[in-house]
Amino acid sequence: MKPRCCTNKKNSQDIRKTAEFLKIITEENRLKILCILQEEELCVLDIWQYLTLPQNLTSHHLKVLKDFNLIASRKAGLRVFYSINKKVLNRYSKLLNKFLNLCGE
Amino acid sequence: MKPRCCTNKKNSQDIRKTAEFLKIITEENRLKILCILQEEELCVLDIWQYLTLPQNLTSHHLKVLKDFNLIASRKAGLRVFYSINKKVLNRYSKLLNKFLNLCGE
DNA sequence: GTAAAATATCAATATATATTGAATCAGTGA
DNA sequence: TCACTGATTCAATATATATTGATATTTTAC
Repeated sequence: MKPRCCTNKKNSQDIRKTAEFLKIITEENRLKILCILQEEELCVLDIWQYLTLPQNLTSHHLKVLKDFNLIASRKAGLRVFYSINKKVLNRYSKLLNKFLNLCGE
Repeated sequence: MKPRCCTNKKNSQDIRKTAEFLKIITEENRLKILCILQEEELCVLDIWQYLTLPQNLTSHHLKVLKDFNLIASRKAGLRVFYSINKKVLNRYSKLLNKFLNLCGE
């Protein structure tokens, strides 16, 4: 009587996906980026200045987030504005809660 | 007009805590462990067999989870039984949702 | 007391990931 | 065209983390 998450194929796929998602948001700076983007759309310049991170490092973290589809970008002249991809974020967020909140209260 | 999570001290402490929590549960095997422990209390033997992990690696992951207080252990003869620490898990889970679910919808 | 079973620990290694610095690219305005 | 600004890319390095193998610890049964 192996537990469901070890036997059920869909369940273990979901766990893998969730773990991938977690890997993306675990990094503190990326978590912060998600957090400040929830208030408003921002360009890279704003972001690295708010977080006091090097500009290229910020760009790198943004790329990681974008590759995972958690944020979207829009070019406006010299600037690139980033915004949260709410649908995707919520989807993963729900998936995660499925595993964490099983424990009822 | 820096965003709140960059200026508000409590907020940025919470982000740090959340990131630490995420580091613990990001690892796929640990996430699985949390998952199977939600169904029932289990001993190390069960766990490593279910997950087909080496025994010592399982022990190590359990220690990481326990050091973070996400699980508790109870000795019974040769065996050590592990169980979820629901209160702590829920606390962090809520903290995380505070950052992920800000995005309404 | 000795052997076996379940678990934990430790040092060594492998692997992944973040960070840095330099170089590059793409728009903008003189 | 040229210089400037904002952003990205790339290679090199640093750092953290998972994994492995060997060893130790604890409890039980003989």
